[in-house]
Amino acid sequence: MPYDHKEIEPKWQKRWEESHAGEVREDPSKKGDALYHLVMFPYPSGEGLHVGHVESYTGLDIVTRMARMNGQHILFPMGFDAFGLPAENYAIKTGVHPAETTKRAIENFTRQMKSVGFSFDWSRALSTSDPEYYKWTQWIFLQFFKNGLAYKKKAPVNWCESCKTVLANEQVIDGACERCHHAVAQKDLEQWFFNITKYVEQLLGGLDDLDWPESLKTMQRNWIGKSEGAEINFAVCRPDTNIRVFTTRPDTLFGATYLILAPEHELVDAIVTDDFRAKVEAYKVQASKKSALERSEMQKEKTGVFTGAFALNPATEEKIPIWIADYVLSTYGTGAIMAVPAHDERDREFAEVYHLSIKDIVPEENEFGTKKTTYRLRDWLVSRQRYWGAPIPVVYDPEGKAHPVGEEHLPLLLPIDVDFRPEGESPLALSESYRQLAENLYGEGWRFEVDTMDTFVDSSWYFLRYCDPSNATMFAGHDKLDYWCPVDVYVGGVEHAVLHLLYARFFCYALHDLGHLNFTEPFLKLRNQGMILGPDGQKMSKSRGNVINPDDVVADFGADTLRMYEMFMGPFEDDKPWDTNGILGVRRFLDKVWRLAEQVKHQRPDVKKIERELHKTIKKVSEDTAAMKFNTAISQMMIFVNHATAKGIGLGELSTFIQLLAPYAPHLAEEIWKMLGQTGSVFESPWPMFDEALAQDEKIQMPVQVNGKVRTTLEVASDITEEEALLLAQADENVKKYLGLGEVKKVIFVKGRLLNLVV
RNA sequence: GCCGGGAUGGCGGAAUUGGCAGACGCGCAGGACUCAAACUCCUGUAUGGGCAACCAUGUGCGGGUUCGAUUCCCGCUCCCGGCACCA
Repeated sequence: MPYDHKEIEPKWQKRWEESHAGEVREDPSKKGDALYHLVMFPYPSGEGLHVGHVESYTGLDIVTRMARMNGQHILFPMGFDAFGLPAENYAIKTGVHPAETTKRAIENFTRQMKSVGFSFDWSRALSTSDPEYYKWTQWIFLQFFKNGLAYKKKAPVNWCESCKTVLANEQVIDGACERCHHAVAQKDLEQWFFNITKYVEQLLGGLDDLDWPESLKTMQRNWIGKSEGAEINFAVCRPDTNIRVFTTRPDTLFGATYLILAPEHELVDAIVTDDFRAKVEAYKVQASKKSALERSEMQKEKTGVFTGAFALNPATEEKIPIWIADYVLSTYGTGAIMAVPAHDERDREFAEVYHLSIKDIVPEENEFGTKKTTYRLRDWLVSRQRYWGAPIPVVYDPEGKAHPVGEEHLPLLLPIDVDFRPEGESPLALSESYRQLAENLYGEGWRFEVDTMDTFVDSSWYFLRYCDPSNATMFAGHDKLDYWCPVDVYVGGVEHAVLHLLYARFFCYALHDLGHLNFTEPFLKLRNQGMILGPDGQKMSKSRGNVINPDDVVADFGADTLRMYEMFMGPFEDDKPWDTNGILGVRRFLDKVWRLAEQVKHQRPDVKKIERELHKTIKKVSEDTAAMKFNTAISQMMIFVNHATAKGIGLGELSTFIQLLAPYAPHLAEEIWKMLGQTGSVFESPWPMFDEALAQDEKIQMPVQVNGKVRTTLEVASDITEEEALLLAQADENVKKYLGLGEVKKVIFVKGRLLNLVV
């Protein structure tokens, strides 16, 4: 008989909720065992929970549940990354306020997550759009501002015309907006930045000791883009000035036959000669029109123009021409390069197009230039010209000078009287109440900053707030932070490699320096779940129509089946396609477990039938679960249940097995645990002890090879000696046949493994 | 171009880090139960040959080390991901 998940699952969910089972409190006597397990909190979209969320949360939920049964004291919270564009775009379309949309989405997500049976501490749930939360986002901004880590400057920034806002470098993918894929343009705007580059060396060096996937560390290293070389000064011949260039190959200076400046370089106007001014101006205009996307698409054809000016190569003392070209970027190095066409492919290509001289040289050390390290990483642009985010707590005096909003005025609430339609200026600029509030607090002519913060600011510290979510005087109390932090295990998608994960690290380094944290690295161990693809092997998307909705799966097969199937599909970190039949196999497995329980529930508890198999299973499930190798742990449980179905099982043995199953299929496990006459919750029982002696096989199958090929398999005692094995092997007919060829020259015996005879 | 990861049956995947390749699940084929269907259970299922025991071949391709290689070394091919006129 199949069990009725529709009856069992809601019953236990209700019971857990009423017993506050997931809640955890600081307890000095348990500090040594205190762990912090964290999953990346979701953006509460209207689409609801995705099977990818379920995968990530189930994985860590299983590890957490097992560790708790092992006596560990674990913080495992959940919350919502609730500010963001989709809710605002929805508001533009329908007029429903983002706060309302978000509230509904959070309720739906919460219902869905509870229906899957995650053991989160719901008493600590938070939402970044809650004023009690963003009060502290703003407070942190103020600390950064007061300590020079947040500043405003005019700079060329990424502008998405479709989203009507600026974007951080990290949010530009292949020259397009990461959200809407619209081409990103460059604009000169005055914007707020966080000085993440101040921590570039620490962010790079800190990676070494982290237990993170190597690929992800590499992505962060690439993004930081450290490059060591030299800066060399070139004297310009006519206007009396110098051009500094950055190069990683100062040893090729003798081969530098021209200089190139980025079109935006500040010295271009000063050095260009009258004869070339018109051409240079035209080129600059043309270059500024190109988006980053177009620039990279035009990689093949290099273009540039001569400025009419010359510089002196300090090594050769030759006059070399100065050009401008858009293959040199104003944002990297000094925005100027020395071109060595003999040693650099790009320079050679350019030289060939414009018939510039190419000078073959042997690289050699020289005394010119000074050592210099450059980085690709830029400061983090945090202002957004959008509504649904935390207001930047800055106020401008009538002269336009920026001042921090007084901490006593926090939270600086998002006004409600706004027009959502983004016109390139923040909707907050249109709020009459916001304008009045500034004047009431600061006087006539004072204005609040009208931009809001990038939502990645909100998510850069949420894991700190979980430690002390209702603290009204601080973002989290020192004692609470010391008790739980840093995060021991963090699970989430790889898409945040250079976004959230880099920003959150920066926050912790900065807050540490400001005296608010006793640690620097927030996430000691990190694992990425793979992507669950649609049954067609493609990424799930509405337009493809291949989306699997967790609600449907819970309704049809039950939450335990959903959890277990997602863990059984393949290695946790791998991408894997959904298989509609595969989930049936997992449900069949759980039904088999149910049938076993029905069979043995009236048995005496001390009957032992398959002790050896049970202890092998305890070992395998314990080790594999801890290592997040869920698929092989489940495979072993299936082997065990097949065995038990065939050979019979004792009630005590089944109870032990149910403990192993519990982290994976918590509802069914609770039900069977009770059915077998056990008292209390299965999660209050201690994790089964593994006994090596009981798992030991007496007899093993030992393959016998002749010249490395298996010729027979002997059933022998597991501790058989080489001599005994050799005698048995030589008596075997098939082995004799192959030994007949000659004398045994060599015997290889691997104890408990195999015997190989070489002739 | 640079960096990281990968390639194993019809499919998802497993293999104690050098020791019986294909565990477990799906699918498929045959059988039992049933008036019948569903559920469940049993048997088989890498490929070729053979009634069979067994034999040969086989982990992307080509070499190598070893008694023994999916695993280690050298040289390729293809796929996925990241970065990229980054000087």
